[in-house]
Amino acid sequence: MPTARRRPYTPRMSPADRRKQLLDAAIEVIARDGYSAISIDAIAREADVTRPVVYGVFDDLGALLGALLDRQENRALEQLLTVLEPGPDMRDPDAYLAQTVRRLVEIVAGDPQTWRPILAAWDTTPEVVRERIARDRELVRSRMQSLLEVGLAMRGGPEIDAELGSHGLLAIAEYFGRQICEDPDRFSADRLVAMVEGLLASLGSHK
Amino acid sequence: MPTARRRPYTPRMSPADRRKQLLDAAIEVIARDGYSAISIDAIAREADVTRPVVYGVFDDLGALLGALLDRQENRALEQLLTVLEPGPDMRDPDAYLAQTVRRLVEIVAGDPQTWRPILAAWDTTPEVVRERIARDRELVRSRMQSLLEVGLAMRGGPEIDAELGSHGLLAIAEYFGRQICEDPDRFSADRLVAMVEGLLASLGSHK
DNA sequence: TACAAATACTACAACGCTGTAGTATTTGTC
DNA sequence: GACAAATACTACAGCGTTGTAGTATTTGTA
Repeated sequence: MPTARRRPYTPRMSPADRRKQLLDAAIEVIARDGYSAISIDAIAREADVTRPVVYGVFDDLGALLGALLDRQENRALEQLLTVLEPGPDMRDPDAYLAQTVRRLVEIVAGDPQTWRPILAAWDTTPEVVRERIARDRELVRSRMQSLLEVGLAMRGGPEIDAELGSHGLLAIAEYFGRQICEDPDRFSADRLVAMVEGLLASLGSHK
Repeated sequence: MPTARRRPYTPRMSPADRRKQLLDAAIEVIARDGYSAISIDAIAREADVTRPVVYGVFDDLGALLGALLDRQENRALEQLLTVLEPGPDMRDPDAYLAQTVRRLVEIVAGDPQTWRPILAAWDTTPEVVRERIARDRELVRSRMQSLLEVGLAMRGGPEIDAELGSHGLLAIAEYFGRQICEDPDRFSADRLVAMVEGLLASLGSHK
């Protein structure tokens, strides 16, 4: 007689620990199966817990993913803006750019689990998340635009549409960011930096 | 006494016509609500038909979307490869490039309904579709790589990593392609071409 | 006009997900 | 050790989707 045994109880946790565990589980699911696979159910399974446990900590999937962003993206954005800080290095725009590219590659390659969900294509992502990523992205882009304007002025290059340019640069950065997450060896920092230096060299002399 | 009236019969169609109608409906749904909204059910509703009608024509969603690609992407890819054809114009790489950019913008702006689904971010897209787009994409990229190699040789520029370069160029092209689908006025052909010409001018003299 | 074939519709079972009410177990405290 | 609080689990109803078997309607043809 199959007595339909109860599922063994998962070890209990304080709300704080449980919260952390669930966010980790969510990251794991996204990294492994993509955004389209994310669901309260999938997270609960990943954490080896039943759904009501998840609902005890987060109101719904949107809230959970919002919290996930609080944790991951704040740090990510900070890293990014630190690297894109206009500093004294700006006196030599070419060296600054090469340096920046190297740092960016290292940031992404060093923490793909954080970056993949941010950079990866997604259309399943809940509004909440999408909006925040878009907002941060625009922040980064406008920072890039400023840098571009300053850099171009210093270099004395031609009149370039800095807005369009920043869009283009960001598009490239995001693209290679995705590639780095997928295949870090193929798109190494050295290779990318070499490319940038080659381009800069052909752009003619400084100032 | 609510007699639960039967739904009025939709006008009948030959399999061929029905097929076309359903593919059009699918395009419409994707264009309006994105890939994540696509389903046999959504297509049936859009076409004002019941699901069994759809199943009468296509085995499942994968088959339907595969057929959609047969119709849309073959034409799209052809347009693209025609523009990326290395011709006599290649003798003046700069003019060729500017010309090509203009043509590309016009192609995309002229048929956003075809291009949006190809260029748009998606992670809901069924494997079948994703794989084919990836294959076509790689075809286009390698074509770009060849052009880049030829162009660089002609221009006598520096040694540039043509593979990496083609990745970068394609990333930019796809990005602006998406923007053009969303907001054609903001990213006009003139503006993009001007940008390219500015960049080329600063790249130094021909040969 | 009546019939058979072509074509569309209804209805149902199955799946996976959400969210919640009610119940069982564990654990900290006396 | 017993009890109350904290925490986890079960079970259910609801929704939207897939895919199919059976039934109704339409339509071309005789």
